[in-house]
Amino acid sequence: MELAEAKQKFIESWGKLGSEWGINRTMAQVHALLLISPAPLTTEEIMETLSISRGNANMTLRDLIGWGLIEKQHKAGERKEYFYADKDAWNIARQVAKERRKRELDPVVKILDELSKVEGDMKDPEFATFHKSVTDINKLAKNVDKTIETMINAEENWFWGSILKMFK
Amino acid sequence: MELAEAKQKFIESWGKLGSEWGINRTMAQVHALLLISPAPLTTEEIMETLSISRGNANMTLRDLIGWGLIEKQHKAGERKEYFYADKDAWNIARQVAKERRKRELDPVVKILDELSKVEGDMKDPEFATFHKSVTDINKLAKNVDKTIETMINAEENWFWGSILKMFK
DNA sequence: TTAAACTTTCAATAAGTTTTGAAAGTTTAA
DNA sequence: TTAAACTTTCAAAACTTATTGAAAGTTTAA
Repeated sequence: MELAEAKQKFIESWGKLGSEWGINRTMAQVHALLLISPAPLTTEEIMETLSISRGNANMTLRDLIGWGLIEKQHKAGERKEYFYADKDAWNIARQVAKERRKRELDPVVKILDELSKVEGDMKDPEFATFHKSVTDINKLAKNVDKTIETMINAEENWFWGSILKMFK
Repeated sequence: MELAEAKQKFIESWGKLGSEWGINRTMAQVHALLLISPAPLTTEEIMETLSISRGNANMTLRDLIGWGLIEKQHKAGERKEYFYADKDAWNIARQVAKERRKRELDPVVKILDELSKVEGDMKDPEFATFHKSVTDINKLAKNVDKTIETMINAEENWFWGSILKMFK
């Protein structure tokens, strides 16, 4: 396979994976493009390469900055802004885990905590089933939360080393 | 909070979380409803409770069966089909992990394997950066894959016990 | 058989999400 | 200042995905 074709395929696949996991396709594609670019790119270059509009490029780049996945860079003597992505896969994974926890997991845990406190008669099957499911899922969510916490603070080798040891 | 209100809130939150993670809202809501129902429900009851159409209910229930999250049940002497959800949070998590791995992670790993094989000149920064990102992400994806494998075959207490030990 | 009870399908439509592009805003250099 | 270079905004349009509901299909009991 040619490098050019391979790049194309990488961008496409990353976009598809993103959209299956609730991340907008264009955002994942822009991220993919920056991941495989040795040098920072301008808005113009990104628009061109991915055939997207200026508005879309601008919004997407802002979102990616909000997710902590890319950064603006300044080149001395130039007016244009350049964008650059951290290439370290572990950092990327941590960053995504961190943001999704904050944005999505934490709010749900908050609600599950509330719902766990709802009182009722354990002899009523309606209540008993509700209570079991809610508290059970709540425990699971808290374990996930702790695992993400560990991951965020961990070195890649140590983290996977510890987890993969479980195989033996 | 009233039980009725709490149920409502649980269904809503589950639907919202689902949609943020690429699972259609209605599907997550139907699943939530069945999770807190002590007895199996009919299509009719589900349509009624969630105010959705017959067609939608039917499709969603089939999908949930495809995900291995609910089952049809037969009641002796009745024509209607009843639907029942496994209430064990660990089973649910395993099942979802298993399906998403099969549907989404595996295809991406396959492409990453291919892309890792693309050859080029390491002195060309274009190639070097592409190659680093792809192989790096590929390794990460494989670790995730192995972790899911472990999870699928594991008992809940053993799995979390092993992971949470990492904290100490 | 028949017909009632129930399930499935799918084209049309609605709802939701993303994208565009032109206009407004901002910054910089002269 | 001014105007060119560049960035941001946002209403409208395009696109994608989910939902409806009526018709077709299937199963069962008599």
